[in-house]
Amino acid sequence: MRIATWNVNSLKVRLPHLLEWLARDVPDVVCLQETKTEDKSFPVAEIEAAGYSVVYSGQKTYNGVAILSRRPMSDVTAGIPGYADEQKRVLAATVDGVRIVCVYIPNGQSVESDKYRYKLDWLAALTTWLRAEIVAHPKLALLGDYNIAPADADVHDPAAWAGQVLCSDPERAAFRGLIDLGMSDSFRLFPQADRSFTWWDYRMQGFRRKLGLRIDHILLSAPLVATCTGCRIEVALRALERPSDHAPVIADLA
DNA sequence: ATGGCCTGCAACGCAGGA
Repeated sequence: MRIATWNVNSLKVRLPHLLEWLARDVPDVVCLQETKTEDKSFPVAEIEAAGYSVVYSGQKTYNGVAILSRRPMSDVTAGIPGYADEQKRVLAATVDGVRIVCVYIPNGQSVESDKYRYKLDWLAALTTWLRAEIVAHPKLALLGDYNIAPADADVHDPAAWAGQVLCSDPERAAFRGLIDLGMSDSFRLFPQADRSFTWWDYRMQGFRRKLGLRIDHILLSAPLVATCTGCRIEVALRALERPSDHAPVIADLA
């Protein structure tokens, strides 16, 4: 089973890239973030024509998540149970006995911002929920845009980013809190090139200059780690004309 | 040179992203 995550930064704009990539890489499950699409406008027909079932939870202008699957999905849930949030950031579904959890973790804006406090509160609620979810579904994969660079190796300029949003100690502690539920960062299960990133700033020719961060992740519970044969970043999609600022992350499970 | 770009919405600039 090939599972993937991609922040598309507007599904409407990125739909041609998405369809081309689905045809080429044929992932079995794809989690999308920042669809920025209301449910009534979701491009269901185009995605089904590509051979995928799809579920989605969106809103106007901001946020929005979706899960595409070549196999049937069951037990679809949106949001974090018991955590009131107007922002559409979480969607979960079960595919062939694997619990797929798609997340768009808040950005936080800056460590002084109210949005940063929201991010940390949100992460605490997510962790509490997943602690129970992983008991109910031992084969669990947490895929998405985490908006956290877990270590300095995931940052193009660690000194410049030290203590800044996406790299601050409380955010990294929250990431470790997810790991401590019994999950592993699939990307780090395998040897990887230095300066492996999943996001590059649109400004300053960030992609060409490799000014990036690794903030999109696939965490796997232990039973899935045992079956994971690889994890890579599909950098080619960031090099296209009019790209998303994020590249997909793809993990293969036996 | 501490900002540069992209998106959606709306409206002739803004918020938000990271």
